[in-house]
Amino acid sequence: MFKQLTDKISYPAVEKEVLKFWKDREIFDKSISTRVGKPGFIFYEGPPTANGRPGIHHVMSRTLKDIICRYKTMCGFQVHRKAGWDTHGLPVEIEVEKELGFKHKEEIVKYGVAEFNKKCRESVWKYKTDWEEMTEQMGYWVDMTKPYITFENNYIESVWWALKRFFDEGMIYKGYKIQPYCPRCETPLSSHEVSLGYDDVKDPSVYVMMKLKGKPDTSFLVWTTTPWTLISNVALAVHPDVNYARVEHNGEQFILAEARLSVLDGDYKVLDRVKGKTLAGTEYEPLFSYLSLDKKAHYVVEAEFVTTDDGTGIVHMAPAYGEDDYQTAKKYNLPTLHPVNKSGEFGPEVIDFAGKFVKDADPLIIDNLKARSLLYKKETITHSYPHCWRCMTPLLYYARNSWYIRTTKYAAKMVDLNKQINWVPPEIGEGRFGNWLKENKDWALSRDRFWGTPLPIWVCDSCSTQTCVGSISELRQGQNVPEPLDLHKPFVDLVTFQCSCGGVMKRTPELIDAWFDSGAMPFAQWHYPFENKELVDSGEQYPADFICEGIDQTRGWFYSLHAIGTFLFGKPAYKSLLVNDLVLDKVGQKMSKSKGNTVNPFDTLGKYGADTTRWYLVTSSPPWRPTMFDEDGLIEVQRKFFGTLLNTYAFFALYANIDKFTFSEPSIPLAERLEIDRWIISELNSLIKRYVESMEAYDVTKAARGVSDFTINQLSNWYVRRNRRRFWSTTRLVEKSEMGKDKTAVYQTLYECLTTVAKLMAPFAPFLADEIFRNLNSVTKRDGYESVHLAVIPGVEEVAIDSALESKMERAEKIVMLVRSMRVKANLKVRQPLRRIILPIANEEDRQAVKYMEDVILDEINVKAIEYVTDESGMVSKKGRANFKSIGPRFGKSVPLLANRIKELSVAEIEELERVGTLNLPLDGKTCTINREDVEIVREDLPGWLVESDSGLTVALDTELNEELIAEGSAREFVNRVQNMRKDAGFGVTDRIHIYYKASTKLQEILNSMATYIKNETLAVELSDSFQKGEYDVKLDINGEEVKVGIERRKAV
RNA sequence: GGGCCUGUAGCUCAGGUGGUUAGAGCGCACGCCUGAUAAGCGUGAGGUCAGUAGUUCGACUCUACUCAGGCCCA
Repeated sequence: MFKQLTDKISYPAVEKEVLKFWKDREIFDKSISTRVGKPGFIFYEGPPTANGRPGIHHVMSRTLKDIICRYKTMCGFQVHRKAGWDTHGLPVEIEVEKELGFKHKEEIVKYGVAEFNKKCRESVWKYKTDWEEMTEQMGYWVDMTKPYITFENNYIESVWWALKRFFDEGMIYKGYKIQPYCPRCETPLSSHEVSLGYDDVKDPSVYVMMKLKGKPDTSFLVWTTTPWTLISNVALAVHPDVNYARVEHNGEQFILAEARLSVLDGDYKVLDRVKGKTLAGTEYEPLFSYLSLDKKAHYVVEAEFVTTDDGTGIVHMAPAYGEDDYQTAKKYNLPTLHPVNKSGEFGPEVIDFAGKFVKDADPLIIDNLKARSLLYKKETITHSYPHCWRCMTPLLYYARNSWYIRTTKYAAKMVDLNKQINWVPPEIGEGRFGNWLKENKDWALSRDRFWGTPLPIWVCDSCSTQTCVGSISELRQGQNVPEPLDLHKPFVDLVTFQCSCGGVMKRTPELIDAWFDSGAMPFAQWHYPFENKELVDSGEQYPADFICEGIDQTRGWFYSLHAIGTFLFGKPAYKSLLVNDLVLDKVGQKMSKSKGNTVNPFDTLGKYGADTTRWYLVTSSPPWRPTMFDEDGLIEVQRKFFGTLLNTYAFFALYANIDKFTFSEPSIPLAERLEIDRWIISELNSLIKRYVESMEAYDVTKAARGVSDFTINQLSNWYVRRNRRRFWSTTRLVEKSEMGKDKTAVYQTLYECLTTVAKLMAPFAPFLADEIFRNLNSVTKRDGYESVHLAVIPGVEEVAIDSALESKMERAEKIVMLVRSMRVKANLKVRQPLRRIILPIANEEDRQAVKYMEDVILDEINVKAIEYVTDESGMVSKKGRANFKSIGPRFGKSVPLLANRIKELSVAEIEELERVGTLNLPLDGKTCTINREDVEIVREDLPGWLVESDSGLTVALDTELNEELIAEGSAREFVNRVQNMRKDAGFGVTDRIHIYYKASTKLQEILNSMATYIKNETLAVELSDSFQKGEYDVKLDINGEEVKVGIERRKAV
């Protein structure tokens, strides 16, 4: 028996059962172990941080990963999926700081680094359970029993190995550079971290006056959005080739770029113009003099980066706080003034603002300038500004010492190798990632924090020699190695080495960027090269065939994998990359806790089930476009696709059980099945073909939409509906007969469609797919797999694809549609049979194509016959329509004229064209010859008939009724009512009945004449024209006549 | 300011290589069906394909610019 399933099932409940089945039978393990020896498909799991709650966007990317991995498994690949956890870095530290109520970094030192890190190590797992539950519940198959964990000694050791490779080749250096810096966390950030925290802020936009030395009535007009940097100003930069104007304005003189004169408020008079280069060297009076200078400063320098897009074309230089400034200062040997401490506060030497956080000092500085009449004007601008991605403090750009990886040295290779990567979609790889690689900057590697992979570099305190430790065994050669070994701070810091110079080597205190940790996972997850060396070296686990994460990882994980992989292995770390964009709320707004529009994945999974959620996320828009998350969409998915599929399955199961169909007989050859069977099998194979194409291109959306379309439209709405009768027929007419061949064929056909759909949907909706597959397969045992996830995606049977048949069916459906449209207009319901439709089809081939589908058409629209009229009948009026594709290239500019002429062709002219094949038309003084293919001949008028046409197809409907047709209509009406009664009375579908009725003489005559038909349709053993109440009775209205009907069950004969 | 993406019916989305009647689902209106049924189906009304200019015989499709939105970066 096939298990009955309907769309009234609770999806989450079914999923729970399936989950239990997977667990009990270890299906996930088997999906890997049954592929031993098969080619591998390498997948890398990007490690999430378990100290944040999982959100709906995680369901999104995990769904995509799962879809591809399951799909590849079902293509026969062995797909290992090792889970991972990203456990280091600021997110963890901040969480612990919050817990401990710390505001400053010193508090951590006071508290004790060992104790702090211990807390970090625990805090890492704060939401581990949530993650595991979410992962399991959503059906994401990933091996969480043996995950890689970035804080484990083995993992760190592999990272150290990698760092040493960089170090040994001179790729790691300590430099003094401008870096984005978080004054709260007191640590520099890498550029990819900076990219995570852009936010719109209001900043002052001030124009200040810098008076020329010795000319107090003349000022350079300078613009800045960071007044606090003015304290450290040492120079002004102008573009050498830009024109600068000296103007008279408000009784004073100003110098600024000519192109920026619009910033002046009110009238001004240009006194003269000079090129920027002639201004170079001009000295000016500093705005502030808190800081002492060790080099010459406060004069105009030339710089190419100056633009006249905004500001005044004169840029103020504070070398400690900007990359351009810093480079310029180097070139001109300018002093660097850096009076700001680690917390972003001014030092005591800046007397008036000492102890102030620089951003808070901005208004005070502005007031100060204003009081001294050095402020020209002050505005406020809104612009996006980087913030610390974890604590949201605005970042400052600081000059400071830190460690770098010299990625610029092999950036060209990264750009090159990037071209080998299949980015989905490609534009992110070329544009966003490609452009970023081209402008690659050295990777700011070090962090001045506590919880992370320590930078394994030891420096001699007397001769400054550096050495890099690349393994635990190397570390053990040092002194004071702590036991048990913990490679974290503060323990590693105790280890020292003897320098050859006799000095003591101590570890440099910094940690490394946690992105390096995750970027090292391709090999660190295997503790390479200390273990599993061959796994990576042989290519068995490197590079990845596929990775998939959110677009925010472009400069995060995607980059760190690529940068590390390119250097260490000279190959890209991944071959294909599927990017997913954000999940927004239903009105398209970004989800955020503050807006309260976040979606809790557990709510969604619990309410609608994982399959619905997954299917919805994947089909509503392509992953690489933002997805608007709307609950209504989930309901629709459930109702439309899953509901229809389950109904189709339920329909199959109901009748298959009645008929004891178990697919035990041999499969009937396609050639021996009806054309409608061949048609659906053809469509099915076309579906598989498109599906595989889409999946191979990682276009999961197209693949899933295709499965849904097929199921709803082709399979349920057409094939099942058109063939329902074949499922009932023998059941009711031939009691104990064997199933006829035709009936077997229809079961087999539907069965094939259902199992195939189950397989195709399995990667997307793994629960329901398995439920349906196993329900089907447990009876038939046709597939030797205990779960759909161990099965294989069926290959395309090219021979089964008959595109001519597909288009014939399409045409038939179109004709049906036209007739339905006319029936509505003429107010003739489908139950009323009609005599005929008329098709004006001149072409014999086209006519044959329709004839082939005649049965389907006639039955569907309840019409007795199709008549074909030819042109000779005189009923058809023909018109010409230009075929632009054909006349376009040949007639060029004359096309519109010619097209008009073709529209006006007379019937005689068209017939000549058809007969001769060409036609000469005088046009614009010349004669042009047109061919048969230049004109599309349409027959869309049948004068005197009810006609409807669409895309060249025309149908006329004969709406005239006669006695016979009316009688049949009434009989059908009667049957319909009796069927309703059976249902209302609660009779079973196979119960035999006795019908008693009382009607007018006229209707009685009709019913008598149609008795056989009525009895067949209603499973009536008898039809008596004398009324009895029976088990159930009712008064009916049949086409305006009153009838009393009673029905009663009879034992089956 | 730069890069990339998006703009098609009230809403969500489809629309190889340019060809003249731009599609679907939802919603809406009307109707049908009732042996898949607290389901299902049909018909219909909705679009100057963001705007402007250009290339072309012909542009939703190509080019440029503008506007709006998103993401990323300065």
